[in-house]
Order: sequence, then structure tokens, then C-alpha cells
Amino acid sequence: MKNRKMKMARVEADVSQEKLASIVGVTRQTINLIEAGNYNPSLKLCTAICKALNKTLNDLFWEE
Amino acid sequence: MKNRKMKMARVEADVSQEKLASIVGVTRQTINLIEAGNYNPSLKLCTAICKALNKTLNDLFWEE
DNA sequence: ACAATATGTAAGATATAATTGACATATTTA
DNA sequence: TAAATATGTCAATTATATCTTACATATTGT
Repeated sequence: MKNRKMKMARVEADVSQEKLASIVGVTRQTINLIEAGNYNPSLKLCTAICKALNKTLNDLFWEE
Repeated sequence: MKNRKMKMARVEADVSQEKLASIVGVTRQTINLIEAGNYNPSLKLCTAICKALNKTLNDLFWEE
């Protein structure tokens, strides 16, 4: 399933996929894939994304 | 750095590394490595561990 | 309308998470 | 004390996250 929470947080922070990618040190495609879902990123990457967007793991990656 | 929070949650739930491993579908060594630190598990695995121990991502894997 | 920027996907290569098997040391329990 | 059970760690292999390159479609601004 798509990760809408992450996309919303990114758009709210007004950063492009490419900008976020460069901040956290991955490629644009990786960010795109995470938002598109059917992907299983590493904890380190999830944490870096959260910090870049001023969110926590539960905010962006916890379901239910 | 070691993941003390996860180890404490596991011990509190009274499950061995091996038991937890079988619940979440990985090997004992993988659980051991995560608790020992210097490891970067996948989001899916982190989530499975949290649910097995009745914790959230922030409880076990969020720093600061 | 055009140009620039942003997004969605794909195939093949590389890095690394996770496995398997194995052995040693603790820790618990009879 | 002895026997289980649990933990720590290693080397070699396999599975998969991430990279690279590339192309297409949206979207935004001039």
C-alpha cells in the first residue's frame, strides 16, 4: 500500500522527492518507491526520512 | 549501538531470541544482531517485532 | 505554447540484510 | 554437578534493498 503519510509530510515540508533523496543520501527513485508502496526500506533510511521531515517513525511508518 | 529497549521489551514479554525469531519469521542470529546493534533491519521486520512484543516503532526503534 | 521541474517506472548491476551451519560461553533448572 | 536452554559470534551463501541509467508523462512557471 502507498505511503500517503510520508508523501503528505514531504509536500507539507515543501520538498521534492529529489531534494528529500539528496538530504537523506539515497536516490530519487528510492523515495519514489517508498511513497508508491510495495517496498521495504531499511530502518536507517526510515529514521533519516523522519528526521528530515520533522516526524517520528510512528508518524510516517506505523500502521493501525 | 545496542538496542536495549528491544531487549528489555523481549525479556519483559518472556520470550527467548529464538522464540521471537520464529514468531516474526527470521533466524535467531538476526534477532541477536539487532539487539547487539551495528545492524540495519528492514522496516517490515521492525514492524513485525513491535507487534510481537506489543510495542510501537517509536517504543523500540526511535532515538532522541 | 514552450521550457523547466517533478513524478512514475523499468532493467541490470551492486551493496547489504538475512540465512545456514557451526562452535563456544553463559545461564537456568533438575 | 550435570544437563538443558539461551546467548554471542563467525564464515560462507542467498535474497533483496538500493543504485545507475534511461525514458515517459505530469505539473508548474514564463
